[in-house]
Amino acid sequence: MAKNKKMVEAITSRDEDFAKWYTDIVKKAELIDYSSVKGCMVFRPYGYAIWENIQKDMDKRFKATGVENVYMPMFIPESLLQREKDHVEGFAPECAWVTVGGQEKLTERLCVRPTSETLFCEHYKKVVETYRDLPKLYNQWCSVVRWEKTTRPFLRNSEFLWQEGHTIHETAEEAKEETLRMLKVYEDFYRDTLAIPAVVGTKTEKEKFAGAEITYTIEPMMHNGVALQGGTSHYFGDGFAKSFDIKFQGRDNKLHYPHQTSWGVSTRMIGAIIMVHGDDDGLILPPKVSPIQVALIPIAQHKEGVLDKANELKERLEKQFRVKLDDSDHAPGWKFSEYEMKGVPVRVEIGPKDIENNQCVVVRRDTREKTFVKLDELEQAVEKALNDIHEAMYNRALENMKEKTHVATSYDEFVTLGKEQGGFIKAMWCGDSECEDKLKEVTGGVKSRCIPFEEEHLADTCVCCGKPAKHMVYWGKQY
RNA sequence: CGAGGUGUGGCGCAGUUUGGUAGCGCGCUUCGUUCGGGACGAAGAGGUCGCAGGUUCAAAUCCUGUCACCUCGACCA
Repeated sequence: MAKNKKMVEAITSRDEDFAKWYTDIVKKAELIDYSSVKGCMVFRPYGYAIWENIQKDMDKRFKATGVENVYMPMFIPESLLQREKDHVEGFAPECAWVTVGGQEKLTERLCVRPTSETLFCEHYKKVVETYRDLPKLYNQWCSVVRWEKTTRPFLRNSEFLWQEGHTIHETAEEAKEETLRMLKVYEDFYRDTLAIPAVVGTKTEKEKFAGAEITYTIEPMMHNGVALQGGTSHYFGDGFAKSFDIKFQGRDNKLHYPHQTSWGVSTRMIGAIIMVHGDDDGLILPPKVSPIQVALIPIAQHKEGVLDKANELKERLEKQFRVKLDDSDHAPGWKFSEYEMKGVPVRVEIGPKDIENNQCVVVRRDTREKTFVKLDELEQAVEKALNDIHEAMYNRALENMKEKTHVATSYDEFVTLGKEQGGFIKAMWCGDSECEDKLKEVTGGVKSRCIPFEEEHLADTCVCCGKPAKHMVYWGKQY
């Protein structure tokens, strides 16, 4: 037993070393394996299945708003990338380049897409002629490459999977609406599918996307109080249209520049799931994206009738849930730990004693609460458990976020909070990026997260310089 | 790019200070006993010690170079 205990302790305690805890889970739960190229990671079946479930759910939400999926090439000629000045300045430092094709040096080098605005623009220029061609609401699921200095599984891969929506509209108003609509889709998805609460709002000038007029962001908080940029939605105005010379003939018979947006979320969300919900025993997956929703564990499976009964339950449950019956040779205790580590929300145990009593044991991953359930009520019990777990996960995360959100009304208070407390800091800001730089400097990395849609009036003056305040800003360290 | 750290069977590590037959745990294979919180016994398989030079009778160990990865910073979904 002592030895077994040690194996469970193979996961570093979350409070002891959060970063190590994170990578332990990523490896132990078999989400990712490292490859021979720095930052390029193997998504193992269990990790990829989470992404597939995310895709399915999200894709449905996109399509419900009229979005169509497309696929763009993965190479961008250098000249195309350079059409929009701010955009290329933002991305050039982290581009990977292809300079040779076959045996021959290319006359123009090709960037492996870090994002696809330029490709969409090139295409839109060809297919948009009149206002009747608008809007175009396109999305693509693909991978992109950003040559990062420091990489971490899911949080900062050199190549990562994502979706990028790119839309083009007749008017600025429509484009702005679209930008906010998609941000809302993200917010709903985080809450209703991932059980993750978040702050939403506008990025400051300093933090916005390269080439955007406005960047909206969704900022969930990890269990340790560190923020993660969980998704962004950008309003481009007609800046890209002008750079790429996209025009359409309007209702007034004159030529106009269209207005564009882009919005994206990535496999980084899986990192958020881990860091928001996980505990010292491993992952806790939101039921809606968990590759396995019910782990069915037979007890004393060699005994007469146990496996038959387990298979019978499996067939019943499979009609409604994603079920895994584990009839491997491992001892039951091993299986319990295994599926806890993998974050499976519900475990159903069925053994000889249960069969005698026409019952089984239903165990919640998040609370470990065990209940005996009559076999003919199993489906309802599992469904209720999954719903309760989602709810409880969301509420725990919300509590954590509230607990770790502080208010600073003075400079000293801000610095102390930023250095010692972590979490979000709500504070007033004058609007100058110099103050953002200074606060980041003195706190060792606290940056503005966003200006929330619902601002509070905490004080009259900027927490940093004392000039009149323009906005309330959420601040925090980020991954 | 700055600062640290690590490269030894599939995984995690010891051995390096003081050169001398490559070891341990987990996992894996076979058989048997087990099975309600990571079971136990027995017998097995598996490594040119990151790579390249050098010193030496002899290098995982000493010297030089190099590559890769990890962590923390600066930058980013």
